[in-house]
Amino acid sequence: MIAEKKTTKSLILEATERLVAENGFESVSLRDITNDAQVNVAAVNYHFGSKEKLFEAIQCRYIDPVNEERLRMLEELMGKGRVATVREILEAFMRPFLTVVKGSEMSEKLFFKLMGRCVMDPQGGLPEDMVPGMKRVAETFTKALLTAAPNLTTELVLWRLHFTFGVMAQTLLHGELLYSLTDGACGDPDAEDQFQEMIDFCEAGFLAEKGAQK
Amino acid sequence: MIAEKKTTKSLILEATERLVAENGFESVSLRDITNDAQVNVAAVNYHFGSKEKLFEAIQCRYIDPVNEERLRMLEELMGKGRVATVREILEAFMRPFLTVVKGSEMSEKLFFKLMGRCVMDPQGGLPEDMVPGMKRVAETFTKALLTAAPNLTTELVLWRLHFTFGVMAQTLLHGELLYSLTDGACGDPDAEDQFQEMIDFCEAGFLAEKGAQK
DNA sequence: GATTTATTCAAGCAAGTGCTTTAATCATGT
DNA sequence: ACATGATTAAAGCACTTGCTTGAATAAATC
Repeated sequence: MIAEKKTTKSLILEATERLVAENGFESVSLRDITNDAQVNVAAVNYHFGSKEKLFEAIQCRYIDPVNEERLRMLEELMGKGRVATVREILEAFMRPFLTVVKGSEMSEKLFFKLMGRCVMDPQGGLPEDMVPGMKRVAETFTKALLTAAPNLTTELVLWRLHFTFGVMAQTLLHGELLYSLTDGACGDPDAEDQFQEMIDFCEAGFLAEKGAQK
Repeated sequence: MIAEKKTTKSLILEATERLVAENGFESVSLRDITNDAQVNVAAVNYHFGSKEKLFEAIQCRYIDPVNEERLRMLEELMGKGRVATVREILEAFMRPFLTVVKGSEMSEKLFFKLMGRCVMDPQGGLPEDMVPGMKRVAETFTKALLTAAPNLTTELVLWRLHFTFGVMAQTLLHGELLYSLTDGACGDPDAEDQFQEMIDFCEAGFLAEKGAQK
């Protein structure tokens, strides 16, 4: 469970998460944060060293647990004495966002936006110490997907994992944009619904024939 | 054909496109632009009114032609005396990026990144006068897809169009990230290859059964 | 050629940026 | 009660931000 006492440090973290989720990394200033957190400006540099390191802390705080849960779920799948299906593997890739948000104190909407920012806002690439974890996830899932769908090439799996990532990022970041752009015609599904829609879509995408047109 | 003489105004536009494609809207300053364009700072406000309006001009400059080409291709499809396939409709949705880049003076890589920024960087929403065009595209394509795949509900089409958008944005923006993250294992496909992969993936996604697991 | 009109330029303004400094305050153990 | 280290606070520093000003220049019109 990620939950602290209301120390200065945690106040800063929470305010930053809120502001970054709503406005993106680039447009949030130290003053924005410290005003929102009711805290002195110097506190950020005291506790985190710099604005950039604060942002790195924000990015790792939930992405790391998500990646761990991904690997855990996949490992569990692999130890079942049968070959895992593409669908199960994709579920292991995506569901951790739902799992981790439950352990956080944020609302789903805010949490998903924050994750979307972490995943999409380039702002000079991932924090250095997140790269190995991400690579590990990419490699492990690629390997698993290759055994689940042996008719696919490595290249194809990589591309389709890439696309899956796009579907996920779009949904995390703009889950509510669709609602507004269509004047509510898409309904107001909860996170689990959205999740199932994503799985349906990506599973089919993964299993597509090349140049399909069926 | 979008191509100007090297007037101050066009120099600003080109420099902005380059810098925004590489760094995103939020992190590009007026000085960055005017230094890069070898032009006086005041020129931006003289020719565009403000930084924000310059950015709006950047966004409309190619997105508008893309949307027009989308509608044109779709219309052409509909006038063929038979029902268009999902694949053809998706092609009409995505190919215009390839068409329009040919008419621009930018490299594919830069152009796609710029389009990705326009499509992904929220930064306070789309320019006001782009919203009707975007809505029109969304509505028209939704309707077309509904007739092409009558077993789908409106809600489902909206969601899957949303996912398709994510696939496209991800590929536009991070087409080369995949390459670096996998140490080149995904090959170095050209734009047309990427395009076909996207179509395969999204077509299958659109035609997926609910709760598939085949 | 003279007179507008459009454009470019150097300089600067007020506000905001990340970060540091120095002093005050708090908590802790002795 | 005192000393020690951790934390907070106010002020300010050097720099960048978007934008404006007023004069100089180029282009167009008469």
